[in-house]
Amino acid sequence: MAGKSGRPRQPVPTAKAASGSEEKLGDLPNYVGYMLRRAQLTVFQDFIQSLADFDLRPAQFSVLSVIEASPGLRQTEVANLLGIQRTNFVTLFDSLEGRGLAERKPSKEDRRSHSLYLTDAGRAYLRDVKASVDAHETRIAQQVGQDDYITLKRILGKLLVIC
Amino acid sequence: MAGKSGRPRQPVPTAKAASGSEEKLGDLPNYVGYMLRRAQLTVFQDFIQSLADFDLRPAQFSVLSVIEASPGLRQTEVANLLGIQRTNFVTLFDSLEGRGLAERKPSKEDRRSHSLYLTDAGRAYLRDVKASVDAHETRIAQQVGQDDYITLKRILGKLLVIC
DNA sequence: TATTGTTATACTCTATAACTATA
DNA sequence: TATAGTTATAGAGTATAACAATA
Repeated sequence: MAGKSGRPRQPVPTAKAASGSEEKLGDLPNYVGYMLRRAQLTVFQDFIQSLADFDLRPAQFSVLSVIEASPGLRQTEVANLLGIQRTNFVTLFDSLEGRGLAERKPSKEDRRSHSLYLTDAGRAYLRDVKASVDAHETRIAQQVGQDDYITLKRILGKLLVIC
Repeated sequence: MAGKSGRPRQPVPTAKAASGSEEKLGDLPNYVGYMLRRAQLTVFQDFIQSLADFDLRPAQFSVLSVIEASPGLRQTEVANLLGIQRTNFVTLFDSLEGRGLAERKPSKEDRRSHSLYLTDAGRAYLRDVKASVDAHETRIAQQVGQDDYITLKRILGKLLVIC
């Protein structure tokens, strides 16, 4: 598993990119963390390009998706679901509310908290966005192949349980 | 692939975390980008905790690993290999050089460029670091199982080819 | 002219402390 | 006393422009 001893290893040419630069990286590509980071950056880059017309960042998309699926959740609840600190969530949601895509409504039960909803405009906007996101997703599925696409998501799900 | 219509779905309990929060996320967990991001954050968190005694960030570790495997590379070459802009690489490497772990040496062939090397202290330091990193890596392999650990790295390698 | 390393700078993301209004 | 939302702020990470030295 990524090598044990301190002696110099001959980097085994794994089934990886043939960009011609792997030999210089040493055993870095054998670490899951490194590969996860590089893969995530690549996928996010494609995601952002796919949504260039919409000017929507991945985090913003995730917020819209959650409050579409679960309207009425409190602000901190949405933040926690997405692993965003509630303090940083404020300006993030401000940007969506400022664009008229989502809105805060006072909660009836607890007057401290805000319930979050999509606006009608936000719902229509998200419908268009999702068409592009699904195209992006299809591109990735084709990149790795349908079987590995399913397998990848299954294994990634196992990794979240750590935290 | 990730749901098509706008109607509320009953999120199928996939083979994922049973944190009791999945139903509220909608179809977000069906997007590879979202899962990659969450998994990467989880793994990096464990990585950083594993290296708390060493005070070494993932990016710093990757730099040390590369110049251990390929001593003498020029600064911009290392930056490019890791997907770091050469302008941001300067301070990153300054921190390692300031700690006496690595050093710049003038290149004989091109007097504009610096060749990068580990110091003796850096080599010893990296040996200790790698023991902790390998323990971290083993923890992840056990988390997902040995077969899926291999499979995961294979599929992630396919994703890098996009860029 | 082009490239290497560098500085300055700005913008995003993330993390912590403290405040307010409610509970 | 504790919690939800908020503000202020500081630190990373990342991006672009411009410069000196060298090719």
